[in-house]
Amino acid sequence: MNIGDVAKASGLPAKTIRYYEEIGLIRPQRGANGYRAFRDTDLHKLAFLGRARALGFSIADCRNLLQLYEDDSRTSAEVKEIARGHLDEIDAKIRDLSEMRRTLAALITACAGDNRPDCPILDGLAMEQPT
Amino acid sequence: MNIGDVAKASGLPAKTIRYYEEIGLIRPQRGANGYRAFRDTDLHKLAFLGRARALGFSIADCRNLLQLYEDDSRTSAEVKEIARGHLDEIDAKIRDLSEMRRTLAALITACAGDNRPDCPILDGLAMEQPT
DNA sequence: ATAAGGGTTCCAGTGACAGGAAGGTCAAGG
DNA sequence: CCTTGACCTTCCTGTCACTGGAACCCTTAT
Repeated sequence: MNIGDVAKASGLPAKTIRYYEEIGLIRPQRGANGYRAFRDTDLHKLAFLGRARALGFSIADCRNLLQLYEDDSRTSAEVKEIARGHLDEIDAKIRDLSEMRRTLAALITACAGDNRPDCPILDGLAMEQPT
Repeated sequence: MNIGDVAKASGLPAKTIRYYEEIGLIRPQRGANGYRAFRDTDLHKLAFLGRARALGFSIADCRNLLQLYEDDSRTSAEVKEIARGHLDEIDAKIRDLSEMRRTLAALITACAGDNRPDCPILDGLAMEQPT
């Protein structure tokens, strides 16, 4: 399979697949013409990577997960630890964003949004709230 | 005020303040020794920027907000539009993260996390779920 | 022979800084 | 007067995970 086929099959852009090779996540063979020659295992790995990335795992996490995936002597505890660490990060991000959302929504609600210059949003950013 | 004082007062790292000058968000004067000489207005702007960034506004948004902040002929509608656009982005991020969280949490729950190699997390990433 | 549609490499840019090197400046203490 | 240490300066590189584009090669069909 050429890179275009693998891109279609995996849903990843060809650019991304080349990048994954560059950083050593996959090692496709090469044909006589210099083209990458992907085997099924490469395709599986790319699909795996695509799903892991879609769940927000970092490339470093993906590398570890892929290694565990290929290691028959892994323990599920190792995998679960990575996943839980990532879940914690996701939760932290959701918390941060929710707090931002709360503050921002309050400012937006307070703002008339008309053609006058008075704006509680700018006041809030400038900390010029009237007592 | 020197950059260190302003950094303490605004809560922004000196590196960030230099960066904000570099991209034209602030224009502090310079003393005879080459040091940046910050006035109160610079400090206010930096505090404004710090709060806008803490709400997740992009630098581009911050630039626009700062411009509106200094423009007496602004309308609150302009400000509100920027803020609502950003709120939409935050909501989209929260939705994405929540969906990731949902999927990931399900996988984690299904994983024993013991010393055996069987792992629903890896299976899920590899799409090898038993029917 | 040529044109379209693959593929290849390499370089630059993204956003918003952070780290660090090399060197100038300032105030206090010996 | 000199040194020490804490500042300040600029400049360069690195981050993360790609994306865009240039310049060029290969394959297949007409």
